[in-house]
Parts: sequence; structure tokens; C-alpha cells
Amino acid sequence: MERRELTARGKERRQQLMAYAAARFAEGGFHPTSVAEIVSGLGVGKGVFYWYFDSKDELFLEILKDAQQGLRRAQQHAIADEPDPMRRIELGIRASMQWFGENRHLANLFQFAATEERFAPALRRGQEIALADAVKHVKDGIVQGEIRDGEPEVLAHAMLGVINHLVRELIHVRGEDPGEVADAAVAFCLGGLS
Amino acid sequence: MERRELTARGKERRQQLMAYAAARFAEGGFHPTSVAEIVSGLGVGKGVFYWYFDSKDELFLEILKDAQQGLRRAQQHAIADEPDPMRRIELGIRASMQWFGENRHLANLFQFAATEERFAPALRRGQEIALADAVKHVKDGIVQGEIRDGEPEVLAHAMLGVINHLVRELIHVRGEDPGEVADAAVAFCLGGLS
DNA sequence: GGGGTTCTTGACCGTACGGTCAAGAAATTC
DNA sequence: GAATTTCTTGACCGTACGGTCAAGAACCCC
Repeated sequence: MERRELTARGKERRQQLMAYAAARFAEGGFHPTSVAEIVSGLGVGKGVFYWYFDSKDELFLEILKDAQQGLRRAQQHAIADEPDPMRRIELGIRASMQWFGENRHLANLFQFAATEERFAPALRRGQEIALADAVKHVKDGIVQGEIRDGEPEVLAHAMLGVINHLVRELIHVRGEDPGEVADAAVAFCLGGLS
Repeated sequence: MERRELTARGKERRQQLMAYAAARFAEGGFHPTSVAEIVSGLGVGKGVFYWYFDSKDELFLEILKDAQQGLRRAQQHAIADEPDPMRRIELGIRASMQWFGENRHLANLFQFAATEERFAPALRRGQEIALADAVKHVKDGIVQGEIRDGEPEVLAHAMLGVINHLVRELIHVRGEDPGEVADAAVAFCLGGLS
């Protein structure tokens, strides 16, 4: 979609729309949250929405992309200076938990995106990247003999499953501390890998 | 909702509607799949739908309840005669994978249900039961010294996370064999617990 | 085969939604 | 300060949806 250039003011509006819409989507669901609801909640006219986005779907995809980028950036930043694969895995898990702790509502959006065909491909693209990162570390760990031999992709998927689920159930629903949940996730995953 | 008595023929129709709707919801999403689409796909009039269900929402909740019951029944049946907690956990995992292998599309419905406030409570009720089952086995395992000390609920959640994610990504998306995926899940979970 | 019940039809209704657009306000540029 | 571009308004449009209902078909029981 050909996106026109925006001024600084315009970029801010765009961010405002995305942030507010993300919160509403996470709380009430994508479909039940109407465009009218989003703009009226922000006190602006409907035209504003369609000035910045071509459609409601496009907005959702942009939110999704932003979120995935943010999460990945947090992970990369956390493990940047760590050479040991096991430690990298641990730091990655902790960074993910931390990030989700600060962006609780986005877990809901990822979850929803997986359930609709038109959003699933976009979600998958981001997940493939996260998976590839994890797989690399697992392979390194196998080479070093710290991880039992097994299909690295399956092991990596298992870790993602633990992280996703604990984020949802313990951090998002039960409001537990991301640091403590991360301790449990790290212990479980490292045990599961060895 | 006061449900009237149904004849054998009526019960069959009801099942037919639920099965077909579940398949469509899983494939296209709950909201994008209209009632008109469901009935026309079955070659019946719209009145049939509203004879058996009060609303689209109620249908979804019934599908959800049925699915959760089916899964739990499969798990209970699998572990019925096994006294050892570790083996019970293993058999429970295998039974879950097996069941999801035969009901792939339902994983999507569970996923979606979690994202909308009006369905989340119903989903949660079923999950609490599954969690309680798992917690019991984990506690038994701790008593027996086969599982490291830790919050049983967190460990149980971690297992559910592994199962859910591997079902989605490996069985549903990649079409892998439930038995093999179960092997990996069991290995990862038992490692994570010990 | 008549009378009652269960089930089916599909046109119809009200509404709420995503999206458009002509008109104009603000900001920016010269 | 006029011209131009960026942004905003909100009434409006077409449509598709969930749900209703009067009418009737199918089935069942005596």
C-alpha cells in the first residue's frame, strides 16, 4: 500500500491511533471493536482514521508488525553481548517476559491473529524469525553438549510454547511478576532441553 | 437457556450444525463466518439454526463445552488405570496429542475463545479443570521425589503451554504425526519437571 | 386419518458496520 | 498573505449481518 509521507505531527497521530486501537482490540476483540469506537474514543472524526490507514485490517497488521519488531528488538538487545548459548536462551526468555510484562495486552493480539487466515501469515512471518533465533541457540547448545540431541526446531517450539502460555496465564491473567515467571520458565526450559 | 426436548432426529441435526459450524469457525474465524453461510452450507433454512440455538454465541459456547468435555474424557480414559504420577502425566500428554490429532481444527477455536471476553470465562472453566488434573499429578510427583520442588501450578501451566503450542505448530500447521510430537512433548516436559 | 408436536422454510427487519467524500481548517511554504 | 499541502470533519452510502416469524411440511401417536 502506497503510504504518503507524514509530518512529525502526522506520525504522532498515527502512533496514537495504533496504540489506542491495540488497547481496544486486546480488550474487546478485533471484530467487536468498530472503527467508529476507536475514533470517538480518541475524540476525532472518522476521516482521521482513513487518512492514516487504508482499512481496519491494515491497521491491525501494522500493530502486529510493530509489536513483533518491538519484541524482537528487546530480545536482541538483551542477548547482544552474551556468547554462551545457554545463557543466550535464558536472557532471551527473560527479555521476552519483561517485554510482555510491559505490553501485556499485545499477547491477546498475537493470539487472535493466529485464528484468522488473513492475519495468520503476517504473524507467522514474525514467529519464523523468533523461531530461527531460538533454533540457532539450541543447535549451538547441542554442539556444546549442553543440550540433548533432538530436533532443534521442536525443542525451540516447546520453549516458545512455555513462554507464550506463562505470559498469558501468569502475567496477563494473574498479574504475576514477570521476573518471577521468567525464573520458572527458564528452569523449566533448561530442564526440558537437557 | 431453557432448552426444549429434542427427538433423536433433532439431536442429530444439532450435532450436524455444531460439527459443521465448528469446522467453518476454525477455518474462517468466528466473526467472518455468518449464520447464513453455515445454514446454506448445510442446505437448510435459517430457521433451522434458530430452532436449535438461541444465538450464534450460544452455538459457539456449546461447541466449546463439547470439545473440552471430549478432550478431558480422552485424558481420563487414558490414565484411568495408571497409578504412577509420572506415567499419568505422560499418558495424559499422549492422549491430548492424540485427541488434537483427530480434532485439529478445535485448537483454533480454543485459541480464539481466549481472545474475546464473552467466551474467555467458558474456556477458563474447562482449563481450570485440566490444570487441576495436572497439578494433582505434579504434586504427587513432588511427594515421590520425582519432580523438583516448585510451584505445582506453574509447572502444570508450563506443560499445558508446551502441549498447546506443539499441537498448533507441529500437528495443526505442519501436519506431523501426533505420536512423534507426543514423544517430544513428553521428553521436554519430564525434563522440565525434574 | 385426524390432531398435535416437532421441525423447516425463506422473506423480511432493524441495525451497525467499514468505508467514502465534499467541504473546510491548520500548518507550511514562498 | 496568498498558494499549497497536510490534516480533519461528520453526514452519508451500500451492504451484510444476526435474528424473527407466519406459514407450512414432516413426523408421530391414537
